[in-house]
Parts: sequence; C-alpha cells; structure tokens
Amino acid sequence: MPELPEVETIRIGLAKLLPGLVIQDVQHDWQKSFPNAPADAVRFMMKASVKAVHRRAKVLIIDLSSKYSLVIHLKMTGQLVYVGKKRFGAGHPNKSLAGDLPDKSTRVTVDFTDGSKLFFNDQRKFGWMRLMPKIDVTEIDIFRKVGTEPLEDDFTVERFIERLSRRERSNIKSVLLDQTIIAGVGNIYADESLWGAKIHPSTLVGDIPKAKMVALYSSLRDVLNLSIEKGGSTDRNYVDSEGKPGSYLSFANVFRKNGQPCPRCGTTIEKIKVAGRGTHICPHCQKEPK
DNA sequence: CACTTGACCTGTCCGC
DNA sequence: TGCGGACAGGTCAAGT
Repeated sequence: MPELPEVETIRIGLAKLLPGLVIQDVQHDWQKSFPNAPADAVRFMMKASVKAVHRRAKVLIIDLSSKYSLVIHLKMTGQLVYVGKKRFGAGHPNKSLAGDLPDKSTRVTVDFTDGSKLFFNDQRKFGWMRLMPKIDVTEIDIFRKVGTEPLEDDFTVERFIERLSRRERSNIKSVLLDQTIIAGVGNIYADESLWGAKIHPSTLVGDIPKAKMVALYSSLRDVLNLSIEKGGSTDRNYVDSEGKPGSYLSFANVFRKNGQPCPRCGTTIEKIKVAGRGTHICPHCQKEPK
C-alpha cells in the first residue's frame, strides 16, 4: 500500500513524536514481521533512545542511540502508529482505521519508558521490521540497488530522462515501478503521473518524445508533492503515525476512478492490466501505442 | 536482458 | 447466506 508519499508522511509524523523516547520493551507475534531479532538483538534495543527517523525509497529507518537502527518496510498493508500515553485507550483519534491497539493485525509493539507505544500492524504479513547495526543498513538489497529519490533537488529532468533511458525497450509503467530506476513510485502514482503527461502506460520508453518525458517528470513530482501535502492516499489500510487517513485519493484523477469521466475530457476512465498490475487510464487522453 | 508467473498472507468484494 | 474465485497499493525468485 504505502508508496513514497505515505511513507514520507509517516516519517514526518514519527520524526516529531519519537526522538528522545527510550525503549523499554519489544514484543512481536510473527517471526517474519520481526526477523533478525534473536533475543540478543532485542536486548540491544532496551534503554536505547530514538535519535532520528529517515526514509529511503519506501523504507523507514529509525536510528537509535545504540549502534542499531530499526529498519521497516510496510509493503502492502503495514501501518506504523504511535499512541502517546495521554491518548492511549479511550478517545483514540481514529477508531475506525487504527482502532484500539493492539489489535489482531499488530505484529510488533515497542514500549517506551513514558508509557507510550509504537505499533507495527500488518494485515497481510508482507511487511517487516528489522533491528540492524547501523553500519549494515546500507547493505540491505533495496538500498544497494535502489534508484534516485525523485523529490531531491538534484533530480533534474536530465537525470530523469537518463535513468529512464536505461530501459528503452520496456513499457513505461513497469519502468516507473522499478525501484532500481526511481525510488518510491508505486501503482497509484505511476497511474496518476502517466495520466498527467498523457502517456499510455504500455508505451515503450524509447518511443516517448522528449516533450512528453519532460511532462512526465513534472507530473510525477507534482503528484508526489501534492500527495505528501494531503497526507498520502488512503484506500483501506493506510494511516499515518497518529492513525489518521490521508486525503490524496479525493484529488486523484484516474486511480480507482474507472467508470467515471476523465476530469480533462469527459471520456470514461478504464481499468486495464499493464505489467501485471491494475492500471487506470483515460483511453482518449492516453492513446495506446501501435 | 525483458517479461511473466508465482509466492508471500489476509480480507473483501462480486457473482452465482 | 454461503461459497468459490478474483483481486488488493510491494517485492523477490525463478522460469521463459
């Protein structure tokens, strides 16, 4: 579920909430959700305080005062929700989406010494949290191979075109989803940015004229920035660090809008399959390549 | 190398 | 109301 804007929204929230808190205990209910966590590793978390919260691609990194970091990938249905002591229990701000915690999808609970808690929930159990020595964090595959961050200042349109051109003979949608080319784009923002640039998702990268590549670059950055501003996209599962949903989907133009009119031309939006993924297009604005 | 398929899981929705 | 199948925003490995 969570793509760059959702993970970044969580990071912004946690960066305000966690630093300075001291870990008292950690529990987990599913080995795959908290791998590499032998008793020893968990012991190294005790009494450590949170120093900082970072994001790279769709991965969160919580640096501790010890030599370790908590590294978290939310995959499809992961949530990372902080519940402060004052709000814990009755009156939680979002009963409908984050409910009373822990619940049946809570995989890992981190207790802090002030009585507050950080819950890692994950319905489908695809996500994970790992405790890693800081020096090893960059050795995770996704960090070794991951592409450029699309919102960094030095991610110019020239770099965008250079990176995409490494996959000239692939269709543009699968290239946008390829984390080794550009980091953080998933199905929602791939569809939205392609609609913005009027490019059919099956178009081969090498067949896209330069002007459209420039349009796609702008469209992608605009869509990601707008979504961060709106707190991300909530379909079913996504909530931010305080358990609140994001509102971007009400600004989306094509994603999950099949059957509705295209906001630009009024043609009915269709849902097709490209690169094995559900894909939303306006068949008038985004002409299928020959 | 490009692309597809299947796997990892649970929950929901849709049609019969 | 029950049941089977398709599907869900992400990655990874293996096969063609």
